[in-house]
Amino acid sequence: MTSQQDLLDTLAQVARALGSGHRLALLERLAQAPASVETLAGSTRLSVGNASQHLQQLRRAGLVTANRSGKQMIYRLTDERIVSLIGLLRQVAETNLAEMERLVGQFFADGDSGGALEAVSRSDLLAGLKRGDVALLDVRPAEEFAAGHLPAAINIPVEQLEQMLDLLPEDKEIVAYCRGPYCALSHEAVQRLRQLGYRVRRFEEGYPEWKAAGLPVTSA
Amino acid sequence: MTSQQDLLDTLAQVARALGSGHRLALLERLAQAPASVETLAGSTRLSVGNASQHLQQLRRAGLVTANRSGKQMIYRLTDERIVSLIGLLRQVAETNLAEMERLVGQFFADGDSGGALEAVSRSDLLAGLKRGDVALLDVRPAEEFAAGHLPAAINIPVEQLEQMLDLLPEDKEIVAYCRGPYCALSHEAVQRLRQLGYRVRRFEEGYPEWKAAGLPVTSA
DNA sequence: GCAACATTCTATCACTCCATTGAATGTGGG
DNA sequence: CCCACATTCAATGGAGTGATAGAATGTTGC
Repeated sequence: MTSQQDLLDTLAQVARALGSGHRLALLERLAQAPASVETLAGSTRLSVGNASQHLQQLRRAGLVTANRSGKQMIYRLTDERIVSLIGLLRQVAETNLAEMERLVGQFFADGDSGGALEAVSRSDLLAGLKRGDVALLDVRPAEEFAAGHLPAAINIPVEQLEQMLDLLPEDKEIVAYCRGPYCALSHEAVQRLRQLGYRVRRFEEGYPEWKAAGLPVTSA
Repeated sequence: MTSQQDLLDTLAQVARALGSGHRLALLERLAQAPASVETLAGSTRLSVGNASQHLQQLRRAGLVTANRSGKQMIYRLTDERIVSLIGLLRQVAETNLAEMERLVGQFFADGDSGGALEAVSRSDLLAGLKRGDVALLDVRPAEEFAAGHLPAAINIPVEQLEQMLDLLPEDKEIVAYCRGPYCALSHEAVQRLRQLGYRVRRFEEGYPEWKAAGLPVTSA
């Protein structure tokens, strides 16, 4: 005799696992590529012990799995749909929560001098790629790029941006992307490239959303 | 200078609002129809004071809104997508959490004598309706039915099932639905109707999911 | 303005969650 | 077999959450 309440309580456990900014950051990082505890702790500025504890909460909620590889534990998302789930959560929050709207506004205005940083939507990007007049720039670290990226993207991690400018075409508009809508890497890249005179905009999503939508990705 | 962490923390607040079985029950009830605090408390077996507090957490998270109507406060969902969000959460949980699978199994086996209670999928239902060989039965309370229901559905609340049998056609298969996948009403109806000899199955979703999918609904 | 009603607020207690620390476990290399 | 390393476990204190009861607020009808 299972009551409906048991099911909802269990569902609520999963929701609670998403109820921490640190865990959402871990999930966002895991959406790029599987990683060890130490790597994840580094990406999220958590102590190793703390990261481990959060990862185990995510594991108990069925959101990540872990398997050993030598001395390291490699964590990965259990399910592609977790990216969609967080995306939907984001949409609902942005639409209905004033505080969220405010923060998003700040995030996009951050260091911006005008309204020109308008992001490129998925459909715009697909159209531009089809026409062949945009170049895709992936500004994530090389390791994440290697684990998977958009077709035909060029990888220049932000730290090495100025040193690798010759990889960028000059006759096309550049579209930069990174980990997701709240990832600052592509913002930074866009700003620095604009100062150097490049015609460049930001893709409003990131690699995980692209992949979760079932669009083609390339690895290695 | 908004950090990404502020955005994720705010997002986490919304997720935390979903992190309680009672609040999920309130949301499920609100997905049927807007309702007063007292009504909601009754539907979820919470005290009025407690329900009010949970509703305000949902309000702070931007998931519900309230406006006064005379002496009562009428709460409603802010966004249709909240139903999809919970649906996706449910899918992820059912796929990846062993405990969830166990509970769902119990829920469906509950009082069942065989495997014959296989639920009808959305596409099967649409096909059956198009062919005209299924009759739709809505077993929710009349008030929720009035606020919105599937086209051509007949409303017989479970409490009045035996008294209103003459509304049911005898030459068609009956498909019963209620509030959602975890709502027990249609289960109960199917079991009782089967014992009476009817050919009847359960729709695997409910009214809110149908509506959230953008399919046509009728009200009043 | 007062009585009846619906809802919210306040205070309290028990409980859970979070970050930190240091100890314990498991693994590969010598 | 022991050491170095990566990770997990266990214990602590502090902050937040949930349910309850009772007071306070706001609304309608007289």
